[in-house]
Amino acid sequence: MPADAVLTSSVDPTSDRPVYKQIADHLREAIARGRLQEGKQLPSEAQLMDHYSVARMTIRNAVRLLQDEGLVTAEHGRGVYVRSRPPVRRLASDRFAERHRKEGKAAFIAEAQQVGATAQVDMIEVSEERPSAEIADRLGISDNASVVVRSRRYLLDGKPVETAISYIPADLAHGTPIGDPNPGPGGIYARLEERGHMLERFTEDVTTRMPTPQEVRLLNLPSGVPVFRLVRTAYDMDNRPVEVCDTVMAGDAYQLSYELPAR
Amino acid sequence: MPADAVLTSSVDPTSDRPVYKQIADHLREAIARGRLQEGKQLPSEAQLMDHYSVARMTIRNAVRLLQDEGLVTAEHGRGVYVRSRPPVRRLASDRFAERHRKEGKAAFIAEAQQVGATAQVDMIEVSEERPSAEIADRLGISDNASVVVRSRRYLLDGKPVETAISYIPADLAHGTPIGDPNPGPGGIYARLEERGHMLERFTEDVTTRMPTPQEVRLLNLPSGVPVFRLVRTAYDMDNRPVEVCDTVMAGDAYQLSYELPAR
DNA sequence: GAGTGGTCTAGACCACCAC
DNA sequence: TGGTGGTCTAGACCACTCT
Repeated sequence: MPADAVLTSSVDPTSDRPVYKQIADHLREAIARGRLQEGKQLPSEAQLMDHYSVARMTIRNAVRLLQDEGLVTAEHGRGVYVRSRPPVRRLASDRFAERHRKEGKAAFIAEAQQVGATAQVDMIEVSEERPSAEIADRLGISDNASVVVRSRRYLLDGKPVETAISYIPADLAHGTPIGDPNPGPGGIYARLEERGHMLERFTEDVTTRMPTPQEVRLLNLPSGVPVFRLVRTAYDMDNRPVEVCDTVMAGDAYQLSYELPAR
Repeated sequence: MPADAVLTSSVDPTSDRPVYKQIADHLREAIARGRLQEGKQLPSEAQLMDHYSVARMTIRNAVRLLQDEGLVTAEHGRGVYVRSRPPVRRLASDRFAERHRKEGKAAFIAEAQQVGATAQVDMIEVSEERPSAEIADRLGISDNASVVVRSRRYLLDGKPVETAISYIPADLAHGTPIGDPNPGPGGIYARLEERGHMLERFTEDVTTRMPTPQEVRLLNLPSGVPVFRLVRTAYDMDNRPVEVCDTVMAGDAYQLSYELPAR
């Protein structure tokens, strides 16, 4: 795609605004107005250099801005493309209600199949460790106590979308399959309830930030995509925390929906 | 701060990993290990060029990576500094419960004062318009109908943290001060309830993404900070949507907390 | 004025992709 | 093989901050 086909304007050298930002503005507007549609290739760096009569670094700075905004992704050897919004998975606030409560893996697969997506879970690891100060605090236990740690990664249609690490106080897990890779039907919540810890409520604390390099790898994130960090704590009827689940979710893959009573 | 004071290692030119990423790794580790503490200045570009014996663009690419991750912010003419996490405002899921329900502005100021912060609201604008397709859909009205649009910006300790735009169907607002800049004590929710639309529940849909350039200006966001978009819909006892509030929040200023029943 | 980061140029070589 | 983006160099001038 030649640059002139989508970009009519040229830069204003007398403007205070840096040239690369002006070029980014042009490209951003072309995307917003639909002259550059989702999935379409941007003019190549060479074409843009030619069109604007600037050096390559100026073009690269402009394109970098759009990458940081999450508007485009560069593919080495192929070109730069307008990002197409991936389908968003909507998480309803009643997803842990009793009537359809399942352990994470089962719930994930069931929900995915409902919308016709294929779901996988991989990188499952189970261990027993000392909790971090934050996890110990949320579980209301000493950080000298021991917790069962269950970590895994979720994929939708082959694309990784979420990592999750569950922490369960070891004294609640011992004598149950909670410490096994496969905790049995209904997952760890079923095992906890069998043990007498009927679940009463969950809290979810949601923050957002840019991913760490490790998270970029695990979730295969393009640049310009933030993550949700969602920490869920499960409480039993005695108001005792029985599980903390620390999840990191690809920010472009989820919409979190909650319902709040007004009275 | 000379580079040698915080960076012991040098780059491995035989590695496949690009030099600038290796340098970013060093700096990231120095931050993680506390050798570079919050608020501290990084070695200058000149010092880093000297330490690693590379060109300036290589250093700038490394520092840019850390900026994109939200770890550091560059200040023109001063230096590059390790970002200090601003205090986080925790939004509880019961903040719209009847017992302490107030309109946005009043609620914001009251909550801020509770934690000893000063709160301001500015850029208040009120108008009457046709709704976008999304807003009309959420309000369950025709996009030919008219809505009162109330927009404003919230600041904590002088720092802008949130923009909000409320949409109220015009037929609910007419004959009330909802269309005035100051809707009176208790805010628009009080006016809606006086009119017989007792509030029953709210839904909140939360997504995250990188800010637009406009949002960067309005919220004075450093690079590497995503935003929450939170769309709240208020329903009356007849399950009719009576308000949609579209807010964009600085991602580093908020933790959203929700409570979910398990049964 | 000295030191900082911000913008921009003009090249070079490389790695990846598609034809 | 030619075109794409990725990395890197070696300079230049500018704008901003602090003293």
